[in-house]
Amino acid sequence: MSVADRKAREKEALKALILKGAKKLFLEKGIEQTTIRNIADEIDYSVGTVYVYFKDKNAILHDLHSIGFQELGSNFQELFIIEDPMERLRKMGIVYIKFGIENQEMYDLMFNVKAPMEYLEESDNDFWDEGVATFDLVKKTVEECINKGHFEGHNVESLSFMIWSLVHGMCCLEIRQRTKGVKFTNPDTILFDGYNAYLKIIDKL
Amino acid sequence: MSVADRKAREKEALKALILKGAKKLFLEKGIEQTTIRNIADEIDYSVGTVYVYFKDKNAILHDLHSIGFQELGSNFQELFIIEDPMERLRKMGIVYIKFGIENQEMYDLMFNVKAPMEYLEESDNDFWDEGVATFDLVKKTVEECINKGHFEGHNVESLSFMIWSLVHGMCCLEIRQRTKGVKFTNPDTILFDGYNAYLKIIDKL
DNA sequence: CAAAAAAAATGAACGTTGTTCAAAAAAAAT
DNA sequence: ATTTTTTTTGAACAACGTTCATTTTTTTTG
Repeated sequence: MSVADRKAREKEALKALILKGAKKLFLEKGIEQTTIRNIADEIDYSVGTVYVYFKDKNAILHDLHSIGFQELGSNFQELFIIEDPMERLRKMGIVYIKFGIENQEMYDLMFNVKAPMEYLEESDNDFWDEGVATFDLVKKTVEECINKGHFEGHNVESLSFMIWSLVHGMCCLEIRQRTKGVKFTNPDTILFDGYNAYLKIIDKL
Repeated sequence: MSVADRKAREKEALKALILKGAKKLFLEKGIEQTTIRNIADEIDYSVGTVYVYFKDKNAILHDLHSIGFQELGSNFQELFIIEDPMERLRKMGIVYIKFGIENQEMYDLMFNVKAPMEYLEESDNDFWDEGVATFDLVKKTVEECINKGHFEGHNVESLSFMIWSLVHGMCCLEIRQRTKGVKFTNPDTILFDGYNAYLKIIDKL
């Protein structure tokens, strides 16, 4: 266990500490209201230190967006104890929407905020690995449904994308406040009413 | 035609000029990259003047978001020459997605940016009139479909919200760059492939 | 038409923001 | 104990949204 090893570990630990502080503040007061100075204060380091461990704010946002995908991914993984792919697909949407609504700031960061994607472009990374991995779990489930005789005449990728868009659209409208003030008969349940309409449809396919 | 009348007209004209300049810059360089100073420069007025005509940046963004809804709304209105509600509903989604993709900055402002909704809250306006009016056109069409015997067992509002979420989700994923780097078989057509999957489904309902 | 009053336009100044970097402090190697 | 390397620091910079005392322009008044 050399000194270099310990230094490397300490470096990782401080990076994690910064991310932890950033996430705490994001959940407390929102991404846009959280400044680098806030984060530095939160963990009792100076602004300069934050910039030693992260190239810029985009880098912090990107790493935090990855953490969000780990959380959503593990929620999805749990669903694979369900053998029936149709049942799994039904639950998957619920888990997705639940995650989105209960972790609005993280969801926003993962799917709406531009920073993580800008970071990807800057680091000439052609693929959005987090998105690919998560979408693969949806595609895998849809494929199993098709193999069992459901969704006749449908293509795995197109259908998966359609489903993703559907639940994502619901989360977005809710999170970005576009369901507020639209005079729904029952504003509190419109998300699940909408999702149930979708369930009713795919069950007959 | 009193002086007061002319002043009122001039006031409106300058407001419109500011909005026009703001929209131009938004389309050119994006909402986030456009500053009040940019807008003032664009129309050859000082920063201070902008603040005489608009309370703050949110107010400008809100008014511009309303203009966006006028544009989308008139696109929707044109569809009502189509008598068959199913055919109209099919086209409606295409018009919506087309509008979103061809007017990404405006779409973002209308459905994703927080500012217009914050402005609404500040001015204790309980309803999002622009959203309500546009959603009404979808609901009206879905209702006609149901009256013609389609979508049996479905509720107008839930189904309309589901459809809105679906096309909105597609636009969001595209605009916020979440379709880039997801290794689609055909990245260029995934939006319409997804929409066609949806068409295939509702046609059978 | 000139003087007074009202309205409109201005831009310097304020507090914050993300970011940089020479200097200081701490740790490791000699 | 001294030198070298690594880590941390916070003042300084440019740019942001926003404010408001001052100036300029327009309208009203006598």
